[in-house]
Amino acid sequence: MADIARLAGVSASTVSRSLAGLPPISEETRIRVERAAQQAGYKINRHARSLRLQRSAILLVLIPDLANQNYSDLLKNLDKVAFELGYGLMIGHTGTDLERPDRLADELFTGGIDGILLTSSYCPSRIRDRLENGERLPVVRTLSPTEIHSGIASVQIDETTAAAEVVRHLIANGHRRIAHLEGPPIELVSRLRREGWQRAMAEAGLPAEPGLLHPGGFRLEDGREVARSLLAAGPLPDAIFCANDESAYGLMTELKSAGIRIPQDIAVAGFDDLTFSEVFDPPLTTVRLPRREMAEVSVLYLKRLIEEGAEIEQKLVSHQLIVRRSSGPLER
Amino acid sequence: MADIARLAGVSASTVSRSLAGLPPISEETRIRVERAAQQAGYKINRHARSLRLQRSAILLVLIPDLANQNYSDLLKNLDKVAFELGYGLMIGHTGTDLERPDRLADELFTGGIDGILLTSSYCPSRIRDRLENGERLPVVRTLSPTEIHSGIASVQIDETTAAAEVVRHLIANGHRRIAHLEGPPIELVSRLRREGWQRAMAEAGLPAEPGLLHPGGFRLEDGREVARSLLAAGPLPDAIFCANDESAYGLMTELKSAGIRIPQDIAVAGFDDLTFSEVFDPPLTTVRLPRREMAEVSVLYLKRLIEEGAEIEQKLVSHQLIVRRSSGPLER
DNA sequence: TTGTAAGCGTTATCAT
DNA sequence: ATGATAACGCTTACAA
Repeated sequence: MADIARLAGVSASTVSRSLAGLPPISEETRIRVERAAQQAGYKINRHARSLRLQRSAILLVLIPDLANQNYSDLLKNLDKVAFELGYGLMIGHTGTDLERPDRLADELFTGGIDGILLTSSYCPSRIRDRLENGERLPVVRTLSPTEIHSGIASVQIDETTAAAEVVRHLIANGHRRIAHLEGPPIELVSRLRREGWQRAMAEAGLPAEPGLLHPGGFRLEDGREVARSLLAAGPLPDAIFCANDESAYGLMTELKSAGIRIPQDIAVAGFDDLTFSEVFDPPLTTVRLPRREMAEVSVLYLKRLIEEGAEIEQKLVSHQLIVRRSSGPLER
Repeated sequence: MADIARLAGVSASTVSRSLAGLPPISEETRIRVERAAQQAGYKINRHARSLRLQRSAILLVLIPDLANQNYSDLLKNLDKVAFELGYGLMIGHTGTDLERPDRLADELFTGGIDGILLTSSYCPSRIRDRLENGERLPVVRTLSPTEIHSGIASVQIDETTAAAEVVRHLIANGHRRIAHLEGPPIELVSRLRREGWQRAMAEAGLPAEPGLLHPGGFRLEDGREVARSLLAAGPLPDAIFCANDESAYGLMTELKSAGIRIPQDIAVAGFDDLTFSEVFDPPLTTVRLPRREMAEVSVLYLKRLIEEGAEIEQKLVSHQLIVRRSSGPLER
């Protein structure tokens, strides 16, 4: 910048103002500076700027599993929106390691990042402690739900209602004994979806017996395991509502290889609407999350939290039931 | 830091050295400083540090499509390795926009990032220009291949050989008229895989007629389209080698819904070995990329490029043919 | 072993 | 409209 100043025959502060397009500058100097910068191939130094301004224009996204399309697709949208709003995105892939999110979240206090987007239920302890102390931090959770009144800002769907809709749809197709493959116990979302299943069953006067509830998880293998125990346990239920699409894939694959027909012998539904649910055989009935909208709303909201110190809110966006062949009526 | 210095009753430079663990420091002061930092909840300022050191410890990854599992899975591995080596990862989702990678890559010249990982064939023009000028830049390409002797560092598999192996496997299963669903023309990898197909066909004395070559792409829809044109065109080929798994999914789905059996009526093979290829119906024969290894090697290499100014090399890693049911013999 | 001081590249305040 | 100057928080010669 000093170079540009010399080249244009002005002072460094003039160059700064000029390049920032701030008012008190003559057209003539502006052009001279512009040209000098161009010619010298001038590139502003991010760190000097961030140090001075005390902001980095970088957001951190904490993602538990990038290989899961539910997250990667959200990330794609988050990145797009963030870029449009002038922020860069850092990813922090947390995996199952409970130490990493904490270390990553610390970047909030080093000035390395301006805000955090949480996509799983886990909240880094340093963040949680401060939030519980009533501090207002630039942190927004999306995709994964938050307990209402938990003090953390969020953008989410109504998981319980969505799950209940899936089960109501199965009931409408004539299914009575409807099982549930539950998500991992560590995720709040697992409980909410289970409650949706219970609610819809209760409404219809159907028993949500313990025998219909299968501990599972979100991965292919979890679905496979439940399928095997289903096959070993005697007569199949009429239908099974899986905690997510991926576990449904695993379940269906294992059932099919045992000669079970879907949905003629057992109906299946999932949750997430991954790209492949449409080309699965049979195409999978599921719930579509408004990932694009969730990304838009949450980044915009985080921006407002950072720049204007907005109030903490929990925003609801709407999901959509996608009916496909896997949930059709029985023919056995 | 000044606060800590006051608290511990030493100077700022002593605090800095102490926290960095540099030699000339007395045990006693080290402990006093440590305690003061702890107590004050001291967090170093990233930007001040980066400004002073002229390095950010951040790498940028340019990804064309995060929703494509081939990339998201690589990203997961890259992130893990980078973290272990003390680097953070910024993602730049470039999509089809040709302007974004250029703007993102500029961060290399603002000090915002220390190096770039390229995952598609596209090389930001600013980077390419400098590389062609003989400049040595901390840039490594992986996953997507690079022309040999192109002056850019890379970690890749031998695409042509891998493709040829797939086709040889199909030939070994008795297939003769083997079609190829080609990738998008803009990606170098499309040409290399096609050449592999041509090579294996030529070796076996089989004609790689133009009628067997189908322009396609990497998405589900591309596979669907080729399936429709295949169905419209008369007798099916014996087998088809698809440019990647995703297009193979689309193709198989469309064929199956027309009543075609795989592999009894037509065999199919893909490339990438996505998670779902194993649970697809039928399970898909494909090529597994050593994504974990590619991630390890490329980040380590980039680190050496940054820290030691290593020489530019093009490293080869080995792929693996995964044989599943989709490529079995015909029964028609 | 520790302290002093300069400097990394910006931007904002205050004079001019 | 422009320039001088200080400050952002850290690291590192060099001096003590």
